[in-house]
Amino acid sequence: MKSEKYNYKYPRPALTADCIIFGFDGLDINILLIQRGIEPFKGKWAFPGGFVRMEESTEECAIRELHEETGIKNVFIEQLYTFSDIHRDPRERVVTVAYFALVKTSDYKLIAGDDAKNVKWFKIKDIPSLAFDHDVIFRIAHNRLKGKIRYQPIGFELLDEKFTMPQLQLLYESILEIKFDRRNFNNKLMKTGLLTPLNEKQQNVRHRAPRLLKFNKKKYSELLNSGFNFEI
Amino acid sequence: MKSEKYNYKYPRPALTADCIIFGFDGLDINILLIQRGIEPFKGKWAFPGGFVRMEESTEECAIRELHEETGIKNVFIEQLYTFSDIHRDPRERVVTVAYFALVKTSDYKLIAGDDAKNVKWFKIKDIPSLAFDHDVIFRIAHNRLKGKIRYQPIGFELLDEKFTMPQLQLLYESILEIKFDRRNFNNKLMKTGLLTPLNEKQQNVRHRAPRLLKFNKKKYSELLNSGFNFEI
DNA sequence: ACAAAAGTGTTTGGAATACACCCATGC
DNA sequence: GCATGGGTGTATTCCAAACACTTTTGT
Repeated sequence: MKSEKYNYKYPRPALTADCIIFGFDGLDINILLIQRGIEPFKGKWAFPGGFVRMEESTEECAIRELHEETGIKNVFIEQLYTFSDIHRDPRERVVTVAYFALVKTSDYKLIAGDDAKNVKWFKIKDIPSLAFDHDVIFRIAHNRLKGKIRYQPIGFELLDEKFTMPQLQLLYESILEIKFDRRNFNNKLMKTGLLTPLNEKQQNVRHRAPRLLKFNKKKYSELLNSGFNFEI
Repeated sequence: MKSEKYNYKYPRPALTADCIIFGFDGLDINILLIQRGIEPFKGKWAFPGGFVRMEESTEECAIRELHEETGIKNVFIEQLYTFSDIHRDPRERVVTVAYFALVKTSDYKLIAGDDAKNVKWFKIKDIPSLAFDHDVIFRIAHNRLKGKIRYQPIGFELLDEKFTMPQLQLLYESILEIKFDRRNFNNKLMKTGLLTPLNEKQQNVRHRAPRLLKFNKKKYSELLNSGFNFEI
């Protein structure tokens, strides 16, 4: 019996899903890469991803492959773009649907899966040249992230439940690659009403301890309902 | 010899591309639909689209199918979203990459292709229930269009080379489904510098004739280069 | 005491909004 | 002359940006 047992009247491209996972470590934005253990591009770094099965959507595939290849689970991913250049995979015609997410690195322990020699967070400045067309995919994902964070308060999910204003500012500066005026940043964020100041201060800091804040989820859902206008 | 001559080790979803074409007719925004001539959903209205070939990208496929099924060519399309729900096509597993574009209806003559009984522009208010998951796709496309038009001066391409301020306002109001103050709309648009007033007036109007304008492409490319901030 | 980082408020300029009267044209 | 819709400017409000001094804490 032949091993190619799935037969179609017309040829079909293979379909994959890839995950571009941005991770904030409290200081920098990182990107999650796996080192390929098999050809093509064996030894090169790439985004986790793999072939879509018949019983799963591309989104489910992305989540499954992410888990299999890196150990990460429970991530909310969002569709980024579909890449379908004819020659993007040297083996054969492969179309990939790319997803992205933003997480905090400390929430996950990385475990390399079967097809991957290695899994690692890379600082954005230190990203090596990637397999396939993943350099292109990365640029597009990074731009999307920059756009998204200005209009949606996703930033808060990257910090601990209690966090400080300087931490939040660092996060935004790290993603957007710009600097904010500390006073204006504070004014604007406090004016949203989404941050509740606590009567606690950060511990174990070398100098004056900043106040802790928490994200006000109740206020956020109110804002969402009443036609929402968050913007940094 | 068997007709299913393309054999793969693992099963593959079929891959299609669909086109959501918005058309402005000077008064309303319309959407281009074809009436299906074959099962499934024979007789129902749907977006033009079809199966991706091995020698074309999904974008090229969308453009080709659009031409084959409606006669329309030379359209700049933009990727919208990829739909991969397992049951979105009753025949078998089909993943579709949706593209959208905004054109003026008067630029094109519609010609129904082989698989389509009929091609027609529908006013947004008059859209019938659609085949497959195309209702969902339409909602997503419409929201994307609303978002896009506020940040990119795509509106000008929908009018004649010479147009009037009231026409432009009508266009924006029609897409965004809101009303603008006539004076403020005028002030804001003129302040962009993208509109050059001509020494001509609209002809054959029942009342006071508005002045004609044209879009200043040179100014627009300057703006694009110098980090661009168009917003309505 | 000093070094490091946090906390805070005011002023200014520009953009968005609200708003009303006069003008041209066809009938 | 009247009905329809076009053309235009100003006052106000709000938001964004620029900007500096004082306070806390560890060493």
